Amino acid sequence: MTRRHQQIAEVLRRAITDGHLPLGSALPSETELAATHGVSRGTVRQALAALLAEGLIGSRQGARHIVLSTAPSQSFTALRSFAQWARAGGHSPGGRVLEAVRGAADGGEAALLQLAPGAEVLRVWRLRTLDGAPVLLERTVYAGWIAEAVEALPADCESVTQALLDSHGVVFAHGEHHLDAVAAGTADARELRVRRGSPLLRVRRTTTTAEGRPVETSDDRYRPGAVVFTVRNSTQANPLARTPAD
Amino acid sequence: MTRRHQQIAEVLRRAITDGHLPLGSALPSETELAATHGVSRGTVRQALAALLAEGLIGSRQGARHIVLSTAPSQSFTALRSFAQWARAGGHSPGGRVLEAVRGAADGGEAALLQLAPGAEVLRVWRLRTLDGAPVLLERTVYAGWIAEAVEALPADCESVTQALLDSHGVVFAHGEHHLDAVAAGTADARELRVRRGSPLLRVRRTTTTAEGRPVETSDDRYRPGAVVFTVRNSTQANPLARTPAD
DNA sequence: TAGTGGTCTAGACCACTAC
DNA sequence: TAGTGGTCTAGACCACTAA
Repeated sequence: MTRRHQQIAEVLRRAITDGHLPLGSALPSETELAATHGVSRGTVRQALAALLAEGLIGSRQGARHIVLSTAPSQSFTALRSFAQWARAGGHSPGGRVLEAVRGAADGGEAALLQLAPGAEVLRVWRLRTLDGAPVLLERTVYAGWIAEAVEALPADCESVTQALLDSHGVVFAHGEHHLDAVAAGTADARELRVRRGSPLLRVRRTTTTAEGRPVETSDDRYRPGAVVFTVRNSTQANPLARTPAD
Repeated sequence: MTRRHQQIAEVLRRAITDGHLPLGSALPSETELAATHGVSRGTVRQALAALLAEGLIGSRQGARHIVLSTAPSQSFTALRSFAQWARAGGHSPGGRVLEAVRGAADGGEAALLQLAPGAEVLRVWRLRTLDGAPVLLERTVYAGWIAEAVEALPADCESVTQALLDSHGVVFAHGEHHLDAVAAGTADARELRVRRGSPLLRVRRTTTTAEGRPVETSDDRYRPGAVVFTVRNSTQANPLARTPAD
């Protein structure tokens, strides 16, 4: 069952991406939208808040909402899951496990996964391909409580996210991502088919369930020119932060 | 004048960063918060929505809000302005203009700045330093209507953002950022004091006013190890997107 | 000055969680 | 089953924009 505010948001989203509401144009007033959709103004504002957070529209007190961007934004699922993201874009995802070993969490890993130092973890290296070409090398550390479920997956499992949801009901709900650039090491170069020292986009991330329980932390390295990360931000919604490196 | 919902959000934010509400703990119920602050539940929900968007807390229907992260997030101003970001972190920002020339917008620039192809633009190269060390090379293209104001700034102007606000009332309200990694070119290497071919974090961004009018577009390259970008996202708020490169 | 978005209230009902 | 968050309503007043 979809909620009224989600329906209204979807109608407006479609009007923007379809070009009925071109870049820079003004939306109908909140009162008008409430009348045409037969809801109260509060519900309309809930729908507009979603588009505001996506960076599609901007607002100023006293003036109507305006269209800031016409590019659709992606769902969290598409972002979190390489396979689902690839398929959503019409590409063919692939991948295989290079290595999977159990070990003891070091200090940093334990802190990120909220475990005791030395607790058992599962380390997995995965190579991801897009339309057959290697684009991403993942070095993932899973918390011990999920290790068995991960080990049970086939080596060429396309979507780990989807598999863990289906088999164990584990939902990836929140993520924190740190982006910077590094030079390709020996293993990076071999697997991604680039020269040693080539620039790679590194994304270090930690994912937790809806309850806030950390599931995995990962060091992902993208081949240059393969993938671009996009963030929209504003005075009204500010997801992106910049921090000095250690 | 600060709003009631902003005050409540600030109280909760402080309780989280101070450790009174530790990682994983539950917040008071919305009804309790409404009673203790003497406001309606709607106002409390407005405050919680802000923390939700910042990734500090998570929520599930039927369960209380929980603390997901204790790291403070930054304001848009700190993100947008290199100087203000540096000072907020206790660092000393610096910088100088390497070059500033007027020219005609090429096709890509015109599209990003919503100008007619061939319209006049101002191109500025700026080197930014943090505590004396070069960390960032900016190649910025300003729309013609703001060019004169930018040219009037001193070459060692610390905060262009602040200067344009003070002198012309131009507010940088929205931004779109694309992040990837590139190899340092000859000019990059010379100014940032790295070897040619070294990995650099590249951020291509376009900034607009609150009215949605593009002000500038820029290609920023960060020295490796100097700065890290952080994004928090979730099923409830998803600012980050990943797109295949062209 | 008329219209618009921002804020806030005081209710109501439902879906879901935790016990 | 009691409590909680998610949704929605129908008002009200204020700050701001645009003509």
